[in-house]
Amino acid sequence: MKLGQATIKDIAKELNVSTSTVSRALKDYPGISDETKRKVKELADKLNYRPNAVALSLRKSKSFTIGVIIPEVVHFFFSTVISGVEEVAFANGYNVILCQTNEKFNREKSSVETMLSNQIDGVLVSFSRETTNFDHFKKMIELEFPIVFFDRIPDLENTINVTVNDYQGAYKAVKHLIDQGFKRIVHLSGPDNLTISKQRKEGYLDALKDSGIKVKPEWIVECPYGTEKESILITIELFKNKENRPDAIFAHHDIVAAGAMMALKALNLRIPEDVGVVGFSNWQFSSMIDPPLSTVAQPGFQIGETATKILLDLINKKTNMDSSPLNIVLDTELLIRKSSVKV
Amino acid sequence: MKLGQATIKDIAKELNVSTSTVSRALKDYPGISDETKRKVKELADKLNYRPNAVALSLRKSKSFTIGVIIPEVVHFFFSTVISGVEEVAFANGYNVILCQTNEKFNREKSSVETMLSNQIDGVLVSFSRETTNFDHFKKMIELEFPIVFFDRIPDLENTINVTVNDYQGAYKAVKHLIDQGFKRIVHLSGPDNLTISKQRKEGYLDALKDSGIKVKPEWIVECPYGTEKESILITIELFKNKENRPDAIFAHHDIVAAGAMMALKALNLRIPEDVGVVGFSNWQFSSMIDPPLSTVAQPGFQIGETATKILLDLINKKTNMDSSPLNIVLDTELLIRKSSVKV
DNA sequence: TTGTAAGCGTTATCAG
DNA sequence: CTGATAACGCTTACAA
Repeated sequence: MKLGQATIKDIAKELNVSTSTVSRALKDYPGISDETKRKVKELADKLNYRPNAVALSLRKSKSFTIGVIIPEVVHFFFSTVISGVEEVAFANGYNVILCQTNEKFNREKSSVETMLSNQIDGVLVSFSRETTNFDHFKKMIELEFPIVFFDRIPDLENTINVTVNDYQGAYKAVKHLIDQGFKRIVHLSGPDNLTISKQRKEGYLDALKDSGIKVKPEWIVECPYGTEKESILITIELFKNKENRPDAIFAHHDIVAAGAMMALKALNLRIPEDVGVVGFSNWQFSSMIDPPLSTVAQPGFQIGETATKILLDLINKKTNMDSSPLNIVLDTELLIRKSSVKV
Repeated sequence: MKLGQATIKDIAKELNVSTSTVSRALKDYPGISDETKRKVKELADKLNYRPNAVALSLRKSKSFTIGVIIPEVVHFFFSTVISGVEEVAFANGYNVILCQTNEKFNREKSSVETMLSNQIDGVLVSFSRETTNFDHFKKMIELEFPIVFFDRIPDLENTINVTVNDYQGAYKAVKHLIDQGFKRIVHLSGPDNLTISKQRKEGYLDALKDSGIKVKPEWIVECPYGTEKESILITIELFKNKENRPDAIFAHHDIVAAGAMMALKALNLRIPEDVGVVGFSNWQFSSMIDPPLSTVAQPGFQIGETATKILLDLINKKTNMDSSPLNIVLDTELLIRKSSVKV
């Protein structure tokens, strides 16, 4: 209206036919004379007719829109995921509506409400760091609302999850450090309530155990915020004592690793000669820092693609939610760069 | 329905009142008995009633949704902008629908169509690298559809734009290099059809001119793709000849700068002793590389915020499109780090 | 204080 | 081959 947007009614009036005829003509329904079809389509073209998606949604109880709830867009990993989501959604004629929670529980809850209100067809979720109560998601699941979790997955029954093999990634990373001759490997870990953090820690622990290395409790330090600054402070603290210093760091993601590297440089420790470093996630910058950072690459784009494909299948009933509590686990890849290779 | 979602009708039937009464009760309209209000609200609560946003959109011809069209989510700058957009939109009860064009013109055109079909209330656009024809946007503007361009702005009449002062940023950066004693400053420039690229180039040229430095044509090299690899190759080529080598690089963004730094290191040139480097955009990694990269910071988040505020004003008729062809230009900030400071 | 009915744009159903 | 009508969920004159 505001747009002078032509509707099916306008076309009908102009051509002296009924709206149903127009509707059918536009969709090439059988049983409409070619003549009428032609006229309708011509006029539609001329008037720049565009079907009103909102009316369609209402009519069909289907919006061709999926929602994505993530902690933060600016995290490289998440933006990669979104990119994958967008691709698949777009290819299938779906729109993507975005809500970032900024790692806030309340924001997450209200995002869920918004999404439901907006009649979206399904939702992809990676929940916030603060989230320990999953009732808002449970409600959706009970309503059989299509939902797929990725990366950060909840401790709930009957969910469909797409993750990477964090355990395996961490294991490979630490094993690699051990193979390089590092022995006192510390772990800068993530927030404890996230499965991914736990998995990475497990991988770290098992790799050490399998190599007969006994872990000291002080080797595991949580970096809940995952910022560069936090990591610098923690690293400096870790290396304060000159005796029995750690000789390698496995960080739960690259920003933390980069922070650690900055701290090490400030302490005049050489990487990797004195201290080896491996990160997680293969952030954009990781190959560009000095020395280039070894890291565990997560296929973010692929996570987005996969999760979206599954969600669309769910929406279109090709998959059934309860019939198949699904757990897709994608492989990680250890990218060995200079920061962890003894010469 | 599928969700067992309760509607106003359900409530009405259950309480033996009309739907209008329910509607009014829920919105605290005057002239509804407290008793009824209470009952309605109670039941609504119990049934987990949630207004159907789609029906509302249809009724009011307003969707409380804005669209964002950008080249790529994974670019740090754009994800920062989105973050700002999301904040303001969320705070005002608006949803954000996202389309990335992947720098493809066709994709951009179809995104515009989708958005219009979906009755979004307004749109924020940063167009693709490929876009030289602006008819699809022109159409929107002629229809008085609320649209705000940011960062990459078109050559059209009567548009509202939010940009950063690219010219000024570039000028400051190059002036700084000159002040540090660099004299043969090359510019790795962006794609020529983008205003931002032109502006940055102008800033570069003027800074040199104002300092009485004559620019050699071979000092300006276009890096249209802006990838690290492209930049490495170009830099190596630029420094091939040992005589009269450049002594500083001003790159049109940080990835390009980082690529150049990698090339310089490979050539055993020291940064900043032999070659000074300044980038653009202040990517996340820029402070973490070695040496930390001087760069021109663009307030991405603020761009997103500002553009969205203006868009919402437009939508709500607080601002008028043609009455005020607006050009908001935000300031950049030169962040001086080690890569450009002679000791 | 409450109800009736029309309408937002579209399509499915039934009837001609 | 085409038309009338109802319905999706909600709001809002207008009536009562």
